Amino acid sequence: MTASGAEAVRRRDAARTRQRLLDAALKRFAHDGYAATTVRDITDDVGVNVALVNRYFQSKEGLFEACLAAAVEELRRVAGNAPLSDAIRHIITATGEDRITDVLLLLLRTSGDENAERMRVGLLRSASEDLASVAGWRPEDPQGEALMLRAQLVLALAVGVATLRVSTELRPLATAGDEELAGPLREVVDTLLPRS
Amino acid sequence: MTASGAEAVRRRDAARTRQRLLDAALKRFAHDGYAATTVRDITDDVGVNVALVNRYFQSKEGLFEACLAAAVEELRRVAGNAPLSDAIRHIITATGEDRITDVLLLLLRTSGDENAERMRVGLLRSASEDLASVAGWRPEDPQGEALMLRAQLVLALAVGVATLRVSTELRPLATAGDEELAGPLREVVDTLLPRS
DNA sequence: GACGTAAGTCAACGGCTATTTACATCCCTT
DNA sequence: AAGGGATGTAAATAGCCGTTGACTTACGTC
Repeated sequence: MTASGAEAVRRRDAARTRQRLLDAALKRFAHDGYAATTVRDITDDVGVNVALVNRYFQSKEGLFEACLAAAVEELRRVAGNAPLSDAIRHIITATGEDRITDVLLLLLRTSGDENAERMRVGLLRSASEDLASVAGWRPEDPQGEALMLRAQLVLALAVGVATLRVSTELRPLATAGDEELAGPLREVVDTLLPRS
Repeated sequence: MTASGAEAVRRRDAARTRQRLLDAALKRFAHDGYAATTVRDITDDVGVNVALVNRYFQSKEGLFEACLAAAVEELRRVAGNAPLSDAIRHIITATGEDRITDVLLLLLRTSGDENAERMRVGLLRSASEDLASVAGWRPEDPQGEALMLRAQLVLALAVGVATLRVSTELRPLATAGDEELAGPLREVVDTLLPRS
């Protein structure tokens, strides 16, 4: 019992290393894509042996799916707690270092696996429905399709901004701070989803 | 001299097969990314032997760079001939089948090679400058940075739309026609770049 | 404090990849 | 029409990838 302060840092903690693998994988997959990421990249980031990926996640594919599942949870948590109009701005103006950016980028990465693909598109759909509901969209509305299209354009903008900020050094976009981005982005969001 | 109509179709034509490799590679790289694309995928698409990639382009990296060079030329040609305000709409509302979409997606794909990376960012910069100049941007304008940021947001939207349309089946965005997209997109472009 | 199990490592494997080398075939020139 | 360079093929190689099974080591339990 080495408990001094809060949590004793065990040198062997399955749940903790599993989580660290998940975090490292999410970042790698989001930044570099599935195929370009090797399991050794991920385990080297964490500092553990390669075999642990297969122990905890069965396969590289399984690890990818686990990342998507974590992304679902995280995005739902962010969109649920904050006022939605704030959530939009938060999602859109997140800096390149932000976790939300990684989650967004993960939505664009494909592994070829069917199951993962279904999760991925489901997550995108859920995100765009959350956005559309800000502007008054309701599932049964027969005229809701145009509104949904506009919500998905907002999502497309967020996705595009995240992509360009992370995968290029295109200035001023890549280095702009929230205060510079917020103005134009709000104009666009207001244009597409008026009553947010 | 088998010249009957236009061009005699020789069974061995280096320039032609080189071009076919380039076309197939551009599509593959744009859709699947660099790492996920194997040179065998590309040569199988064309129906030739794998070794030809190395013969005509030295390496897989060389082929990727050649694709970027082709994209530079093509984007410049499109942006140059048409009125620029039309070019914007054309770029943005291009369907998933369109070549411009592939070119746009290629701008987001990285191979890890430094040289290719420089070409890629240069192409993005050039594209955003073309867009910004529509709204009156001039290279020396000290206040031009805000305008450039807005132009790059338009580019980000185009990039996001292209990505979502190609790599997901998110409806209605993925299946929307030009006539449905044109309206909202024009609103956004007018908001970001007023005088186009 | 020994013991058993959980946690992590090590080393090896089969398969796939890009690349190269040597060889076959076509097509133009003279 | 015959040679020769250009065009394409076939096969082999070296390296990296994901995955696996046998092992070592730490840790909670009796």
